[in-house]
Amino acid sequence: MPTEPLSRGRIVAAAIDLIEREGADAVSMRRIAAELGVGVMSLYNHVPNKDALLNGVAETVLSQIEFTDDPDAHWTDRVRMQARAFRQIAHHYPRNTMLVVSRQLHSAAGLLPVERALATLRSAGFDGADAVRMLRMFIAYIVGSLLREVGVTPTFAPVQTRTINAEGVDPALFPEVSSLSALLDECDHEAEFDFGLELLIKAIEAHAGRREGTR
Amino acid sequence: MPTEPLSRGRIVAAAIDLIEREGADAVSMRRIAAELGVGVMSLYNHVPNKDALLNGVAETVLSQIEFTDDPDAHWTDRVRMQARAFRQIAHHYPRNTMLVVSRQLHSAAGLLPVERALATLRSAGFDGADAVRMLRMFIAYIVGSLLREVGVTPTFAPVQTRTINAEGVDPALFPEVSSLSALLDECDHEAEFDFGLELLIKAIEAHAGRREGTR
DNA sequence: GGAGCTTACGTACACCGTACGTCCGTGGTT
DNA sequence: AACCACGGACGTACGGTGTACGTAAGCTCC
Repeated sequence: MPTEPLSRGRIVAAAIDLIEREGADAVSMRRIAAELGVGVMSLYNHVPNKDALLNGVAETVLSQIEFTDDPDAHWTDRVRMQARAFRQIAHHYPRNTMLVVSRQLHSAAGLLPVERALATLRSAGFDGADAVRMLRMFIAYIVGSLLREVGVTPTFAPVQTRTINAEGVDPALFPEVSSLSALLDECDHEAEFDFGLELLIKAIEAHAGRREGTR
Repeated sequence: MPTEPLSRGRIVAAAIDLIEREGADAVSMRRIAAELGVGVMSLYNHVPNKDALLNGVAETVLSQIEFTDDPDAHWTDRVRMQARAFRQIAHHYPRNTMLVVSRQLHSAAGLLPVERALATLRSAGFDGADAVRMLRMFIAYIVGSLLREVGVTPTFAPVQTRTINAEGVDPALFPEVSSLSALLDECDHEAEFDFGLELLIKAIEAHAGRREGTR
């Protein structure tokens, strides 16, 4: 049985899989080659270098976001849905997410989400400049949220160690931190994400209303 | 003249300097040692390993944020000031910023900003749970913004290449992206940051008002 | 003067990305 | 059928990396 021929797609897929299983640090050309049962240098017939491979990983992960857009829904609901869809990658590919957000892509892979988001915001009545600003704000918030969510999970195994140990901080120096340590230690990522998301949506709704009012 | 003895502080400072001059990729134990005119292994007398060194870099950069807090100012102004202070590191240490935001610190280095922020939010009348949520939202937004700001400047030299080339996208497939390409290509980071910041502040102001109203 | 400590340093090992040369199976041409 | 050109798989090799380990030089205290 002739093994399926090597291809960029198979290599990227193996990299994604490896990252998800053992973390980004485990990725090396030799490791990926071994994973595919192939010589190291064979990879270079399909991928110019490691950096390009990781870009491929980021693009592939990004392109797997499932956007289900309902054009009939209220624009606030559509924004909500799109933001949540983005966050899904943190669930499907927690270890890969760090790669996606910390690597700016100069390709067209991430263009479709941008297109959808802009269309939604335009349909809400924002002009081009405002739509772009809103989009950037949402992306910043989403990226920052994902970073916290996956950053706190560098590896899956160890039970979440307290980031701020209540015993370790001097209540005299840090009264707020120490009195709120219980709240700071626990974090329901989904709830936190939704809280900020709702606030943002409310904010741009108000922004829209203000513009309408002064028209 | 006996050269000043090696120390963790000198090593971290050299690393920060090197990162700022040549980027994070240039950092290696050998390079830092050479920079200090010292043997490679001498570093390990003061730093357990490279990872810890980079944590030290992140902590040091973070601790150099200059917070000027005016307790008499309105809480919205204080929030604004603190958020802007955070963003300053992107100006002072653009290359190091990526390190700071992509590395979650389990130390107490970043505790002082947190303490100040919580105190400010509490003084605005938020209860503990809300204050923590607000703080997390702000941090997510700030981190995401900084990531965009410094991510777009991986190196300083090359003139900003268009991320989305107007000629490269099919207007039929991506009508919004292509018609807004001029706006998408340029980005005044400070203006964008402030725009989102104001929106966020307005949002939590409204949130506070709502709670007051229903009290 | 020695004992014990901290610190600087050289060597060595396993691993990394990848440039380069070689080999082989396949398809098209004569 | 014989040939050849070519693309893909692969081995070897080089310069770089983090760091474990052993050694040696200075310091302080008995």
